[in-house]
Amino acid sequence: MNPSRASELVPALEQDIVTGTLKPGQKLDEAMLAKRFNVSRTPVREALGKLAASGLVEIRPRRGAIVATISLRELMNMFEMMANLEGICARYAARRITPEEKLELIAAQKACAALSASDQYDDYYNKNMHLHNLIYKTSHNEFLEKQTQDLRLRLSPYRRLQIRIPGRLKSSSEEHGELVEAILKGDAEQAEMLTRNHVTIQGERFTDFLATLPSNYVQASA
Amino acid sequence: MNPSRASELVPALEQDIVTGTLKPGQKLDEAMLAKRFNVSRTPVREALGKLAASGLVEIRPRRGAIVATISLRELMNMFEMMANLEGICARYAARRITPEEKLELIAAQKACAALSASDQYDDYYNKNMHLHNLIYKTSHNEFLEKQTQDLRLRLSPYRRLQIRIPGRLKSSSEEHGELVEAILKGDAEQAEMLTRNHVTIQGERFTDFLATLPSNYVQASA
DNA sequence: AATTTTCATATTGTATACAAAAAAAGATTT
DNA sequence: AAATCTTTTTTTGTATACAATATGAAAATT
Repeated sequence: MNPSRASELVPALEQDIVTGTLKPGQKLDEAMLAKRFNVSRTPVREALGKLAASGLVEIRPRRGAIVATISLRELMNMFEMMANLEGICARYAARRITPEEKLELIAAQKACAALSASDQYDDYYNKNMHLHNLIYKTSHNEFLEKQTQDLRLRLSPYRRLQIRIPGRLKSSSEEHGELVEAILKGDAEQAEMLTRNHVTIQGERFTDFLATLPSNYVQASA
Repeated sequence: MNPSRASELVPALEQDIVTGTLKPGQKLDEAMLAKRFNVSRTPVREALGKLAASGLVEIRPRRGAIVATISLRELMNMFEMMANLEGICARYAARRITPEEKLELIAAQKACAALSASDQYDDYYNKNMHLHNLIYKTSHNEFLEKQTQDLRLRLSPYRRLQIRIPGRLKSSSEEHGELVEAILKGDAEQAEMLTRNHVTIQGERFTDFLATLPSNYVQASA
Protein backbone atom coordinates (compact mmCIF):
# COMPACT_ATOMS: atom_id res chain seq x y z
CA MET A 1 0.00 0.00 0.00
CA ASN A 2 2.76 2.38 0.94
CA PRO A 3 5.25 2.54 -1.90
CA SER A 4 8.02 4.19 0.07
CA ARG A 5 8.67 5.96 3.33
CA ALA A 6 10.37 8.87 1.62
CA SER A 7 7.25 9.83 -0.30
CA GLU A 8 5.48 10.47 2.98
CA LEU A 9 8.12 12.88 4.15
CA VAL A 10 7.65 15.37 1.36
CA PRO A 11 4.02 16.28 2.06
CA ALA A 12 4.62 16.17 5.82
CA LEU A 13 7.47 18.65 5.66
CA GLU A 14 5.64 20.69 3.05
CA GLN A 15 2.74 21.02 5.44
CA ASP A 16 4.99 22.14 8.27
CA ILE A 17 6.66 24.75 6.10
CA VAL A 18 3.48 26.02 4.57
CA THR A 19 1.68 26.39 7.86
CA GLY A 20 4.69 28.02 9.47
CA THR A 21 5.41 25.28 11.99
CA LEU A 22 8.82 25.27 10.37
CA LYS A 23 9.76 28.87 9.77
CA PRO A 24 11.79 30.43 6.94
CA GLY A 25 15.49 30.27 7.77
CA GLN A 26 15.08 27.44 10.25
CA LYS A 27 17.66 24.68 10.05
CA LEU A 28 16.53 21.27 8.88
CA ASP A 29 18.79 18.80 10.61
CA GLU A 30 18.91 15.51 8.77
CA ALA A 31 19.53 13.36 11.82
CA MET A 32 16.74 15.07 13.70
CA LEU A 33 14.25 14.60 10.87
CA ALA A 34 15.35 10.98 10.47
CA LYS A 35 14.59 10.36 14.11
CA ARG A 36 11.28 12.16 13.95
CA PHE A 37 10.03 10.08 11.02
CA ASN A 38 11.71 6.85 12.13
CA VAL A 39 13.75 6.47 8.97
CA SER A 40 17.40 6.70 8.09
CA ARG A 41 19.02 9.80 6.66
CA THR A 42 18.78 8.50 3.11
CA PRO A 43 15.05 9.09 2.56
CA VAL A 44 15.30 12.33 4.50
CA ARG A 45 17.91 13.61 2.10
CA GLU A 46 15.78 12.57 -0.84
CA ALA A 47 12.82 14.46 0.55
CA LEU A 48 14.89 17.57 1.21
CA GLY A 49 16.24 17.42 -2.33
CA LYS A 50 12.74 17.37 -3.73
CA LEU A 51 11.58 20.22 -1.53
CA ALA A 52 14.62 22.16 -2.65
CA ALA A 53 13.63 21.61 -6.27
CA SER A 54 10.17 22.97 -5.55
CA GLY A 55 11.71 25.97 -3.83
CA LEU A 56 10.45 25.47 -0.30
CA VAL A 57 13.83 24.38 1.00
CA GLU A 58 17.27 25.76 0.38
CA ILE A 59 20.26 23.46 0.37
CA ARG A 60 23.58 25.12 1.05
CA PRO A 61 26.31 22.70 -0.05
CA ARG A 62 28.09 21.12 2.89
CA ARG A 63 26.18 23.41 5.21
CA GLY A 64 22.84 21.69 5.41
CA ALA A 65 19.26 22.55 4.52
CA ILE A 66 17.08 25.36 5.80
CA VAL A 67 13.50 26.38 5.16
CA ALA A 68 13.82 28.69 2.17
CA THR A 69 14.10 32.37 2.87
CA ILE A 70 13.18 34.80 0.19
CA SER A 71 14.69 38.18 -0.45
CA LEU A 72 12.43 41.17 -0.72
CA ARG A 73 13.05 41.39 -4.42
CA GLU A 74 12.28 37.71 -4.93
CA LEU A 75 9.11 38.04 -2.92
CA MET A 76 7.95 40.92 -5.06
CA ASN A 77 8.81 38.99 -8.21
CA MET A 78 6.88 35.99 -7.00
CA PHE A 79 3.80 38.00 -6.14
CA GLU A 80 3.97 39.68 -9.52
CA MET A 81 4.21 36.28 -11.16
CA MET A 82 1.31 35.03 -9.08
CA ALA A 83 -0.90 37.88 -10.23
CA ASN A 84 -0.11 37.05 -13.82
CA LEU A 85 -0.63 33.31 -13.45
CA GLU A 86 -3.97 33.77 -11.75
CA GLY A 87 -4.88 36.27 -14.42
CA ILE A 88 -4.19 33.74 -17.14
CA CYS A 89 -6.23 31.12 -15.30
CA ALA A 90 -9.15 33.52 -15.09
CA ARG A 91 -8.87 34.40 -18.76
CA TYR A 92 -9.03 30.77 -19.86
CA ALA A 93 -11.69 30.02 -17.28
CA ALA A 94 -13.92 32.67 -18.82
CA ARG A 95 -13.44 31.08 -22.21
CA ARG A 96 -13.72 27.44 -21.28
CA ILE A 97 -16.03 27.11 -18.31
CA THR A 98 -18.62 24.31 -18.52
CA PRO A 99 -22.20 24.48 -17.21
CA GLU A 100 -21.33 22.23 -14.24
CA GLU A 101 -18.35 24.38 -13.39
CA LYS A 102 -20.56 27.45 -13.42
CA LEU A 103 -22.63 25.95 -10.63
CA GLU A 104 -19.56 25.04 -8.60
CA LEU A 105 -18.13 28.50 -9.02
CA ILE A 106 -21.32 30.22 -7.89
CA ALA A 107 -21.49 27.96 -4.85
CA ALA A 108 -17.87 28.63 -3.92
CA GLN A 109 -18.38 32.35 -4.25
CA LYS A 110 -21.46 32.26 -2.04
CA ALA A 111 -19.56 30.30 0.61
CA CYS A 112 -16.92 33.02 0.69
CA ALA A 113 -19.46 35.81 0.83
CA ALA A 114 -21.26 34.16 3.74
CA LEU A 115 -18.11 34.24 5.85
CA SER A 116 -16.89 37.63 4.75
CA ALA A 117 -19.38 39.64 6.76
CA SER A 118 -18.18 38.37 10.12
CA ASP A 119 -14.39 38.47 9.64
CA GLN A 120 -13.89 34.74 10.25
CA TYR A 121 -10.38 34.71 8.86
CA ASP A 122 -9.41 31.05 9.10
CA ASP A 123 -12.61 29.70 7.59
CA TYR A 124 -12.49 32.37 4.94
CA TYR A 125 -8.90 31.40 4.14
CA ASN A 126 -10.05 27.90 3.24
CA LYS A 127 -13.13 28.86 1.26
CA ASN A 128 -11.14 31.50 -0.54
CA MET A 129 -8.50 28.94 -1.46
CA HIS A 130 -11.18 26.61 -2.74
CA LEU A 131 -12.62 29.32 -4.97
CA HIS A 132 -9.23 30.13 -6.40
CA ASN A 133 -8.40 26.47 -6.98
CA LEU A 134 -11.67 26.11 -8.79
CA ILE A 135 -10.73 28.92 -11.15
CA TYR A 136 -7.34 27.33 -11.80
CA LYS A 137 -9.06 24.05 -12.67
CA THR A 138 -11.58 25.81 -14.88
CA SER A 139 -8.71 27.07 -17.03
CA HIS A 140 -8.67 23.52 -18.42
CA ASN A 141 -4.91 23.60 -18.58
CA GLU A 142 -3.62 21.20 -15.97
CA PHE A 143 -0.06 22.36 -16.35
CA LEU A 144 -1.00 25.97 -15.72
CA GLU A 145 -3.20 24.80 -12.86
CA LYS A 146 -0.35 22.97 -11.19
CA GLN A 147 2.17 25.75 -11.64
CA THR A 148 -0.24 28.25 -10.16
CA GLN A 149 -0.99 26.02 -7.20
CA ASP A 150 2.70 25.39 -6.64
CA LEU A 151 3.47 29.07 -6.53
CA ARG A 152 0.55 29.72 -4.21
CA LEU A 153 1.90 26.99 -1.94
CA ARG A 154 5.31 28.56 -1.99
CA LEU A 155 3.93 31.94 -1.10
CA SER A 156 1.60 30.71 1.58
CA PRO A 157 4.08 30.98 4.47
CA TYR A 158 4.15 34.69 3.70
CA ARG A 159 0.52 35.10 2.75
CA ARG A 160 -0.66 33.77 6.11
CA LEU A 161 0.85 36.80 7.73
CA GLN A 162 -1.32 39.24 5.91
CA ILE A 163 -2.74 41.92 8.04
CA ARG A 164 -6.20 41.34 9.42
CA ILE A 165 -7.90 44.59 8.74
CA PRO A 166 -11.54 44.75 9.81
CA GLY A 167 -13.78 44.72 6.75
CA ARG A 168 -10.97 43.45 4.56
CA LEU A 169 -12.76 40.18 3.87
CA LYS A 170 -15.82 42.01 2.72
CA SER A 171 -14.00 43.99 0.05
CA SER A 172 -12.09 40.86 -1.00
CA SER A 173 -15.37 39.03 -1.36
CA GLU A 174 -16.88 41.85 -3.39
CA GLU A 175 -13.96 41.62 -5.78
CA HIS A 176 -14.67 37.91 -6.09
CA GLY A 177 -18.23 38.71 -6.97
CA GLU A 178 -17.21 40.86 -9.91
CA LEU A 179 -14.66 38.31 -11.04
CA VAL A 180 -17.07 35.39 -10.95
CA GLU A 181 -19.58 37.45 -12.87
CA ALA A 182 -17.01 38.20 -15.56
CA ILE A 183 -16.12 34.53 -15.88
CA LEU A 184 -19.78 33.48 -16.03
CA LYS A 185 -20.54 35.82 -18.88
CA GLY A 186 -17.35 34.81 -20.69
CA ASP A 187 -15.60 38.16 -20.52
CA ALA A 188 -11.99 36.92 -20.63
CA GLU A 189 -10.33 40.34 -20.73
CA GLN A 190 -12.28 41.60 -17.77
CA ALA A 191 -11.73 38.39 -15.78
CA GLU A 192 -7.99 38.61 -16.32
CA MET A 193 -7.79 42.26 -15.36
CA LEU A 194 -9.91 41.92 -12.23
CA THR A 195 -7.83 38.95 -11.10
CA ARG A 196 -4.52 40.68 -11.61
CA ASN A 197 -5.66 43.58 -9.51
CA HIS A 198 -7.21 41.34 -6.91
CA VAL A 199 -4.11 39.22 -6.46
CA THR A 200 -1.58 42.03 -6.44
CA ILE A 201 -1.94 41.87 -2.68
CA GLN A 202 -4.66 44.44 -3.05
CA GLY A 203 -2.39 46.72 -4.99
CA GLU A 204 -0.81 49.41 -2.94
CA ARG A 205 -1.17 47.48 0.30
CA PHE A 206 1.90 45.50 -0.57
CA THR A 207 4.22 47.76 1.38
CA ASP A 208 1.99 47.43 4.41
CA PHE A 209 2.29 43.70 4.00
CA LEU A 210 6.07 43.83 3.76
CA ALA A 211 6.24 45.87 6.93
CA THR A 212 4.55 43.06 8.84
CA LEU A 213 7.10 40.41 7.88
CA PRO A 214 9.34 39.19 10.70
CA SER A 215 12.86 40.21 9.78
CA ASN A 216 14.13 36.64 9.72
CA TYR A 217 11.56 35.78 7.06
CA VAL A 218 13.46 37.65 4.42
CA GLN A 219 17.09 37.58 3.48
CA ALA A 220 19.34 40.48 4.35
CA SER A 221 20.32 41.62 0.88
CA ALA A 222 18.72 41.18 -2.49
CA MET B 1 36.30 23.65 -5.69
CA ASN B 2 33.76 21.03 -6.61
CA PRO B 3 31.20 20.84 -3.84
CA SER B 4 29.76 17.48 -4.77
CA ARG B 5 29.78 14.90 -7.50
CA ALA B 6 26.01 14.71 -7.59
CA SER B 7 25.66 18.34 -8.62
CA GLU B 8 27.58 17.57 -11.79
CA LEU B 9 25.22 14.81 -12.76
CA VAL B 10 22.15 17.00 -12.99
CA PRO B 11 23.36 19.31 -15.77
CA ALA B 12 25.04 16.42 -17.58
CA LEU B 13 21.85 14.35 -17.70
CA GLU B 14 19.81 17.46 -18.42
CA GLN B 15 21.98 18.11 -21.43
CA ASP B 16 21.53 14.57 -22.70
CA ILE B 17 17.78 14.74 -22.31
CA VAL B 18 17.42 18.18 -23.80
CA THR B 19 19.53 17.39 -26.84
CA GLY B 20 17.78 14.08 -27.36
CA THR B 21 20.78 11.85 -26.68
CA LEU B 22 18.54 10.33 -24.07
CA LYS B 23 15.11 10.03 -25.62
CA PRO B 24 11.68 10.34 -23.97
CA GLY B 25 10.62 7.00 -22.57
CA GLN B 26 14.15 5.66 -22.34
CA LYS B 27 15.04 3.82 -19.16
CA LEU B 28 17.57 5.40 -16.83
CA ASP B 29 19.32 2.53 -15.13
CA GLU B 30 20.87 3.61 -11.84
CA ALA B 31 23.74 1.15 -11.91
CA MET B 32 24.56 2.06 -15.50
CA LEU B 33 24.60 5.78 -14.76
CA ALA B 34 26.67 5.19 -11.64
CA LYS B 35 29.26 3.38 -13.72
CA ARG B 36 29.23 6.02 -16.41
CA PHE B 37 29.89 8.86 -13.98
CA ASN B 38 32.16 6.85 -11.68
CA VAL B 39 30.04 7.36 -8.60
CA SER B 40 27.87 5.16 -6.44
CA ARG B 41 24.12 4.86 -6.85
CA THR B 42 23.45 7.36 -4.07
CA PRO B 43 24.31 10.55 -5.96
CA VAL B 44 22.72 9.11 -9.08
CA ARG B 45 19.45 8.70 -7.24
CA GLU B 46 19.71 12.22 -5.91
CA ALA B 47 20.24 13.59 -9.39
CA LEU B 48 17.32 11.61 -10.79
CA GLY B 49 15.10 12.89 -7.99
CA LYS B 50 15.95 16.45 -8.85
CA LEU B 51 15.39 15.93 -12.54
CA ALA B 52 12.06 14.37 -11.66
CA ALA B 53 11.11 17.46 -9.69
CA SER B 54 11.92 19.64 -12.69
CA GLY B 55 9.83 17.37 -14.88
CA LEU B 56 12.49 16.05 -17.22
CA VAL B 57 12.50 12.61 -15.61
CA GLU B 58 9.66 10.42 -14.47
CA ILE B 59 10.12 8.13 -11.49
CA ARG B 60 7.76 5.19 -11.30
CA PRO B 61 7.89 3.78 -7.78
CA ARG B 62 9.77 0.51 -7.60
CA ARG B 63 10.02 0.46 -11.36
CA GLY B 64 12.82 2.86 -12.03
CA ALA B 65 13.26 6.16 -13.79
CA ILE B 66 12.69 7.02 -17.44
CA VAL B 67 13.14 10.16 -19.47
CA ALA B 68 9.80 11.91 -19.09
CA THR B 69 7.22 11.29 -21.76
CA ILE B 70 4.47 13.78 -22.25
CA SER B 71 0.93 13.12 -23.34
CA LEU B 72 -0.48 15.04 -26.26
CA ARG B 73 -2.72 17.04 -23.95
CA GLU B 74 0.15 17.90 -21.62
CA LEU B 75 2.26 18.99 -24.55
CA MET B 76 -0.46 21.30 -25.77
CA ASN B 77 -0.92 22.69 -22.27
CA MET B 78 2.78 23.31 -21.94
CA PHE B 79 3.04 25.10 -25.25
CA GLU B 80 0.04 27.21 -24.32
CA MET B 81 1.71 28.06 -21.03
CA MET B 82 4.93 28.88 -22.83
CA ALA B 83 3.18 31.34 -25.11
CA ASN B 84 1.71 33.08 -22.10
CA LEU B 85 4.95 33.19 -20.12
CA GLU B 86 6.91 34.60 -23.01
CA GLY B 87 4.12 37.07 -23.57
CA ILE B 88 4.39 38.30 -20.00
CA CYS B 89 8.16 38.59 -20.35
CA ALA B 90 7.73 40.69 -23.46
CA ARG B 91 5.16 42.89 -21.77
CA TYR B 92 7.43 43.68 -18.85
CA ALA B 93 10.43 44.00 -21.15
CA ALA B 94 8.65 46.73 -23.08
CA ARG B 95 7.98 48.56 -19.85
CA ARG B 96 11.31 48.09 -18.14
CA ILE B 97 14.02 47.90 -20.76
CA THR B 98 17.16 49.93 -20.07
CA PRO B 99 19.25 51.78 -22.68
CA GLU B 100 22.01 49.14 -22.50
CA GLU B 101 19.49 46.36 -22.96
CA LYS B 102 18.13 48.12 -26.01
CA LEU B 103 21.52 47.83 -27.66
CA GLU B 104 21.85 44.16 -26.74
CA LEU B 105 18.40 43.42 -28.06
CA ILE B 106 19.05 45.11 -31.38
CA ALA B 107 22.32 43.22 -31.75
CA ALA B 108 20.67 39.89 -30.98
CA GLN B 109 17.91 40.54 -33.46
CA LYS B 110 20.40 41.41 -36.18
CA ALA B 111 22.34 38.21 -35.50
CA CYS B 112 19.16 36.21 -36.06
CA ALA B 113 18.25 38.08 -39.19
CA ALA B 114 21.70 37.51 -40.65
CA LEU B 115 21.26 33.74 -40.41
CA SER B 116 17.63 33.59 -41.39
CA ALA B 117 18.17 34.18 -45.09
CA SER B 118 20.24 31.04 -45.60
CA ASP B 119 18.28 28.50 -43.54
CA GLN B 120 21.16 27.68 -41.20
CA TYR B 121 18.98 25.94 -38.67
CA ASP B 122 21.44 24.98 -35.95
CA ASP B 123 23.13 28.37 -35.77
CA TYR B 124 19.78 30.07 -35.92
CA TYR B 125 18.55 27.86 -33.07
CA ASN B 126 21.27 29.26 -30.82
CA LYS B 127 20.94 32.90 -31.82
CA ASN B 128 17.20 32.62 -31.52
CA MET B 129 17.53 31.19 -28.03
CA HIS B 130 19.84 34.03 -27.07
CA LEU B 131 17.34 36.61 -28.26
CA HIS B 132 14.54 35.01 -26.32
CA ASN B 133 16.66 34.70 -23.18
CA LEU B 134 17.49 38.36 -23.50
CA ILE B 135 13.81 39.23 -23.51
CA TYR B 136 13.21 37.09 -20.44
CA LYS B 137 16.02 38.89 -18.63
CA THR B 138 14.72 42.27 -19.73
CA SER B 139 11.46 41.54 -17.92
CA HIS B 140 13.44 42.37 -14.76
CA ASN B 141 11.66 39.63 -12.89
CA GLU B 142 14.17 36.90 -12.20
CA PHE B 143 11.56 34.48 -10.99
CA LEU B 144 9.56 34.84 -14.19
CA GLU B 145 12.79 34.62 -16.15
CA LYS B 146 13.75 31.34 -14.53
CA GLN B 147 10.32 29.75 -14.86
CA THR B 148 10.21 30.65 -18.52
CA GLN B 149 13.67 29.25 -19.14
CA ASP B 150 12.80 26.08 -17.26
CA LEU B 151 9.74 25.48 -19.36
CA ARG B 152 11.65 26.18 -22.54
CA LEU B 153 14.22 23.63 -21.42
CA ARG B 154 11.53 21.10 -20.75
CA LEU B 155 9.99 21.62 -24.15
CA SER B 156 13.25 21.61 -26.04
CA PRO B 157 13.37 17.86 -26.68
CA TYR B 158 10.14 18.36 -28.60
CA ARG B 159 10.96 21.72 -30.11
CA ARG B 160 14.10 20.38 -31.75
CA LEU B 161 11.94 18.21 -33.94
CA GLN B 162 10.13 21.07 -35.54
CA ILE B 163 9.77 20.81 -39.24
CA ARG B 164 12.38 22.55 -41.31
CA ILE B 165 10.33 24.34 -43.88
CA PRO B 166 12.33 26.38 -46.38
CA GLY B 167 11.85 30.06 -45.64
CA ARG B 168 10.52 29.36 -42.17
CA LEU B 169 13.44 31.08 -40.52
CA LYS B 170 12.87 34.19 -42.57
CA SER B 171 9.28 34.60 -41.41
CA SER B 172 10.29 33.80 -37.85
CA SER B 173 12.95 36.47 -38.03
CA GLU B 174 10.50 39.00 -39.45
CA GLU B 175 8.23 38.35 -36.49
CA HIS B 176 11.18 39.02 -34.22
CA GLY B 177 11.72 42.32 -35.99
CA GLU B 178 8.22 43.51 -35.19
CA LEU B 179 8.49 42.28 -31.63
CA VAL B 180 11.80 44.00 -30.94
CA GLU B 181 10.40 47.17 -32.41
CA ALA B 182 7.41 47.03 -30.09
CA ILE B 183 9.64 46.51 -27.07
CA LEU B 184 11.97 49.33 -28.07
CA LYS B 185 9.13 51.81 -28.34
CA GLY B 186 7.62 50.57 -25.08
CA ASP B 187 4.39 49.20 -26.49
CA ALA B 188 3.69 46.53 -23.87
CA GLU B 189 0.34 45.38 -25.22
CA GLN B 190 1.67 44.93 -28.72
CA ALA B 191 4.82 43.18 -27.50
CA GLU B 192 2.77 40.69 -25.51
CA MET B 193 0.40 39.98 -28.36
CA LEU B 194 3.10 39.52 -30.96
CA THR B 195 4.98 37.16 -28.67
CA ARG B 196 1.98 35.02 -27.90
CA ASN B 197 1.28 34.55 -31.56
CA HIS B 198 4.92 33.98 -32.38
CA VAL B 199 5.37 31.31 -29.74
CA THR B 200 2.16 29.44 -30.33
CA ILE B 201 4.27 27.23 -32.56
CA GLN B 202 3.35 29.59 -35.32
CA GLY B 203 -0.33 29.17 -34.66
CA GLU B 204 -2.09 26.66 -36.78
CA ARG B 205 1.09 24.79 -37.59
CA PHE B 206 0.84 23.00 -34.28
CA THR B 207 -0.96 20.01 -35.72
CA ASP B 208 1.71 19.69 -38.37
CA PHE B 209 4.22 19.67 -35.58
CA LEU B 210 2.38 16.99 -33.66
CA ALA B 211 2.26 14.80 -36.72
CA THR B 212 6.04 14.78 -36.86
CA LEU B 213 6.54 13.45 -33.34
CA PRO B 214 7.85 9.89 -33.10
CA SER B 215 5.12 7.81 -31.50
CA ASN B 216 7.27 6.85 -28.52
CA TYR B 217 7.74 10.52 -27.66
CA VAL B 218 4.19 10.84 -26.43
CA GLN B 219 2.20 8.69 -24.08
CA ALA B 220 -0.52 6.46 -25.39
CA SER B 221 -3.51 8.06 -23.70
CA ALA B 222 -4.13 11.49 -22.26
C1' DA C 1 40.30 41.64 26.85
C1' DA C 2 39.98 40.74 22.07
C1' DT C 3 41.51 38.19 18.27
C1' DT C 4 43.52 34.48 16.11
C1' DT C 5 44.96 29.67 16.04
C1' DT C 6 44.49 24.86 17.08
C1' DC C 7 42.01 20.98 18.20
C1' DA C 8 37.75 18.26 19.09
C1' DT C 9 33.10 17.39 17.67
C1' DA C 10 29.28 17.24 14.66
C1' DT C 11 27.34 17.06 10.14
C1' DT C 12 27.35 16.43 5.34
C1' DG C 13 28.27 13.67 1.10
C1' DT C 14 29.32 9.21 -0.80
C1' DA C 15 29.97 4.26 -0.74
C1' DT C 16 28.61 -0.13 0.51
C1' DA C 17 25.38 -3.64 2.43
C1' DC C 18 21.09 -5.71 2.74
C1' DA C 19 16.00 -6.50 2.37
C1' DA C 20 11.92 -6.27 -0.51
C1' DA C 21 9.89 -6.12 -4.77
C1' DA C 22 9.82 -6.54 -9.85
C1' DA C 23 11.48 -8.69 -14.09
C1' DA C 24 13.26 -12.62 -16.41
C1' DA C 25 14.04 -17.35 -17.07
C1' DG C 26 12.94 -21.97 -16.55
C1' DA C 27 9.87 -25.78 -15.38
C1' DT C 28 5.37 -27.73 -15.35
C1' DT C 29 0.79 -28.35 -16.82
C1' DT C 30 -2.97 -28.27 -20.00
C1' DA D 1 2.87 -25.51 -28.51
C1' DA D 2 0.71 -22.16 -25.42
C1' DA D 3 -0.13 -20.78 -20.99
C1' DT D 4 0.58 -20.77 -16.18
C1' DC D 5 3.27 -21.40 -12.20
C1' DT D 6 7.80 -21.55 -9.81
C1' DT D 7 12.39 -20.21 -9.20
C1' DT D 8 16.28 -17.27 -10.20
C1' DT D 9 18.19 -12.97 -11.19
C1' DT D 10 17.95 -7.85 -11.24
C1' DT D 11 16.80 -3.74 -9.51
C1' DT D 12 14.90 -0.61 -6.30
C1' DG D 13 14.53 1.44 -1.61
C1' DT D 14 16.55 1.91 2.95
C1' DA D 15 20.07 1.42 6.47
C1' DT D 16 24.58 1.70 7.95
C1' DA D 17 29.57 2.91 7.55
C1' DC D 18 33.13 5.96 6.58
C1' DA D 19 35.67 9.96 4.73
C1' DA D 20 35.74 14.98 4.09
C1' DT D 21 34.28 19.29 5.46
C1' DA D 22 32.28 22.64 8.54
C1' DT D 23 31.20 24.15 13.22
C1' DG D 24 32.28 25.23 17.90
C1' DA D 25 35.31 25.30 21.94
C1' DA D 26 39.56 25.78 24.11
C1' DA D 27 44.21 27.52 24.03
C1' DA D 28 47.58 30.78 22.57
C1' DT D 29 48.91 35.17 20.92
C1' DT D 30 48.71 40.12 20.42
